[in-house]
Amino acid sequence: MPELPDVEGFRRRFERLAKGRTVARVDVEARGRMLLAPESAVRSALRGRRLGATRRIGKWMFAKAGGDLWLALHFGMTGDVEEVGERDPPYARLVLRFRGGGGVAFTDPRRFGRIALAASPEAFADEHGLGPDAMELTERAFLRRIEGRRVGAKALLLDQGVLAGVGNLWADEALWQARIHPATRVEDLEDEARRRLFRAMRSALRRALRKPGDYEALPRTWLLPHRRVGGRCPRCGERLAPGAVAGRTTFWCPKEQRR
DNA sequence: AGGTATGTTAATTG
DNA sequence: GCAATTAACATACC
Repeated sequence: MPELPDVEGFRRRFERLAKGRTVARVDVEARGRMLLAPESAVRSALRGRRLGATRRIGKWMFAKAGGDLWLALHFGMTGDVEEVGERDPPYARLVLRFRGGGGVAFTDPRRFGRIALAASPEAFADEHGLGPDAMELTERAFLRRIEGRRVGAKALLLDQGVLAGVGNLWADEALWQARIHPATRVEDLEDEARRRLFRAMRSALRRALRKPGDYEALPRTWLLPHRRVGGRCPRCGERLAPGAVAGRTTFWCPKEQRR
């Protein structure tokens, strides 16, 4: 489930469990693609360090590990942050145990997640071509960044280099709230529609951040609670159209979101 | 058993 | 160079 609000929830949990704690033991249960830094580097960046501030840019979470190094985590499709008790949680890929007891784990059954090290969150975002976080970006900056693009509106929202944090579900929600067909090309959107899209995205994410990751808590008047085959548009009752846009499963209201 | 999945990236094609 | 599409990654779940 990890999109911006979910990752923000992971960050808060990580911070609650780990901030101010000193790492006594590091277990790395990840190899290959999951590790963007050598295992030995991850180990030495964390072992013996007191964990500090946490940050989030888009779908990446960062935790300062002292020694001017930050741990960076991406949660792929199935990543999570879990508290560690006696034994490692299932699918643990990185386990940190603290001096004095307790610990925190990065779990990820499907192994699409990533474990990395960074000099700073900003430097990491630069190196990896991450655009500004969707909750930090201003409307003006959004308009400037999408100017001249010809991609479809959904592909635009999913492009982490344009803005970081929006994934498949929240892209659908934002487009539905803004009444924009997901395949509409940006160049065909009036300035007013572009602003509408930005505001819909921002307000939807802001509301989601009240209870990160809790999709049950979303208003029933929104798209996401109805986003399934056979679901109906909560505004007009029309059956939602399922399809593939930008290579991803997409739902929209065929009556209200026209090209 | 087969289809699907909230993410990213490389390869391919237009 | 840009944009769209598809496959691949690795695994769980229905």
